[in-house]
Amino acid sequence: MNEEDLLVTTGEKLRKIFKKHNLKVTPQRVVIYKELIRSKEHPSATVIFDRIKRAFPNISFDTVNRTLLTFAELGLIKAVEGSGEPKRFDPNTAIHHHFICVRCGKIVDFKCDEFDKLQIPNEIKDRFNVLGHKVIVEGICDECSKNIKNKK
Amino acid sequence: MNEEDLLVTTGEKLRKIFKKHNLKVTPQRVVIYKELIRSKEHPSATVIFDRIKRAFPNISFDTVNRTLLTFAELGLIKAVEGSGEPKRFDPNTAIHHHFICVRCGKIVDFKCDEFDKLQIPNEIKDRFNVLGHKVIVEGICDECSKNIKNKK
DNA sequence: ATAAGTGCAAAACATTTGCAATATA
DNA sequence: TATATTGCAAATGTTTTGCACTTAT
Repeated sequence: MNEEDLLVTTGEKLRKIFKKHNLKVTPQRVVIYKELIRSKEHPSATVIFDRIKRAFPNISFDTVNRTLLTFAELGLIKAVEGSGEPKRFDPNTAIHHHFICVRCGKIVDFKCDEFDKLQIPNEIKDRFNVLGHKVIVEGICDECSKNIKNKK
Repeated sequence: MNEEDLLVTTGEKLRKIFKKHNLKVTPQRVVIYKELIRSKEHPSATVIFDRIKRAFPNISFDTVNRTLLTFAELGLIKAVEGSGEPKRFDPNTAIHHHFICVRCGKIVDFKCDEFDKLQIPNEIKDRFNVLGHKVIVEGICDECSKNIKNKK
């Protein structure tokens, strides 16, 4: 698929999803989405911005940042777990797992023997020096559910 | 266990670990560790700082921040996965899993049917509105391993 | 036309760094 | 006493906010 096709395809995909939410499809949004798909390393807004500003010198960092947040709200993309918040510390160094509330950021520890015993795929084990693993469960916590209901 | 006992116990634990690394046990470090253990929600340096500065008005934010980073380096505590770095975005919204290099932060996606099918424990499923899950594998990536070796 | 989106500049935070003063062992 | 640690102040970097201007529909 050449660049032109990718642009068209990307544009079409965005057009559908954006129409559903009454949002406009702007050149900036198309460029940002295209760049994010091309980048394989889960880049930050800064990284995306640096890459596209060569071809689009007028684009502002704010637009890139706000656009990515918009995409994430629509569910078009996801923020990498934990990233974007101040560094948080866990005194529990034994293996355990985390439930994270996507709304308020609350983290609840839980134990699960099944999860502790997971076999890491060879694809990863053979390529990297694996030190540990954990399961992250995402959802809405009890308090946030309550608040959402109360707001209605 | 009363406050006094906790203080003593905490002090002893720190003393052992710190002695191993030729680090000093200071009142600040004891207080910070004590507060982190008491806090169940994986607090940030700012949160810890706000809590202990009532009782220790002279303590500085830097000390709290640097101390927590020191603890993490010693393996006494852990930084919550992903926290502390700029928000990063993932265009892949389908279920998949992450290898994260603890040294350079590189994230590598991988698929694993076993992991996709994990059954979330009732303890969590019954209490929260679960939206998804993923497995985080931590380790040192190939490039970082190479660099460590080359530095010798 | 009009509502949504953009770019800019300033503000608000978080984090890091260098250094002189202080406290631990 | 010697060295590690602390507190402070300044620098850096990230994210957010308000607003006037521009653009997509």
